[in-house]
Amino acid sequence: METNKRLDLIFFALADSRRRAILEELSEDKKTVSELANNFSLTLGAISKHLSLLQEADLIYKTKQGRQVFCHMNFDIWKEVASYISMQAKFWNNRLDELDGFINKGGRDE
Amino acid sequence: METNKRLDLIFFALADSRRRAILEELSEDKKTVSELANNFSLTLGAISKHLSLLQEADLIYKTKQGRQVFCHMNFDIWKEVASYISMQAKFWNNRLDELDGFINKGGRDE
DNA sequence: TTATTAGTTTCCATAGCTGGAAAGTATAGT
DNA sequence: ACTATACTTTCCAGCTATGGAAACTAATAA
Repeated sequence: METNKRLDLIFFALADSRRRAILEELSEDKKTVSELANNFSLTLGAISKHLSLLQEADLIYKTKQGRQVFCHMNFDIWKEVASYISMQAKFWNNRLDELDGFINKGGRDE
Repeated sequence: METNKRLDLIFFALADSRRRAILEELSEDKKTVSELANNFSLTLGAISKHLSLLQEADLIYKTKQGRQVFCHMNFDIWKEVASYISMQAKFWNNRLDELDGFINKGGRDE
């Protein structure tokens, strides 16, 4: 898929705090659709749509075990987000070092 | 403003390729609203709304010179985006190094 | 086979985004 | 004072996002 379209999907998926919260749960461990529905007080239908959207954006992937569907974080996709940010960064003058340092110490502000 | 709400605004603003294109223009130099309207073949009204949205997200700021309004990239906001990404990254095992390397060489894939 | 469980998809109502047109505001020019 | 320029805001129409309810599919259990 075209990069611009992929970035549209990725950023749109990230533009919702509930979906970001889902990702944070998944970054710790895989979860079934039902588990996520319970944790976020949404119907199965509603959570299923959020998950499809996250999958469209390649931020997660699913595996099936019997009736259950496990959702997993797709860690590789963050490379694409990082790439976009560094592309923006290349226009900066001396701010790239600042950003690198910031990322390398884990995003903590001083 | 609350961090979650700010991230909503930032990612939503980034979820549109036209707005990302505006940001790329502004990362090179400040531009007036009219210049941007011409470059993107939008009416002044339409572009003005995109710019307000970008300003709400703190991705740009405006300065006035007479009748003209100059739009400037707000480079500092990318720290917040980088922070979110590194927060996600802290859950990864050995993928952080990979991401760091990727960012440090400018987002090029090999 | 029949019933239950786990998800997905469809339908519908509500709400929000987007863009053009047009009206409104503020600054500059004559 | 009057006109033109540079935007912003409002109004309206069309499209999309979201969520619940209900219908539908697939896999397990009895």
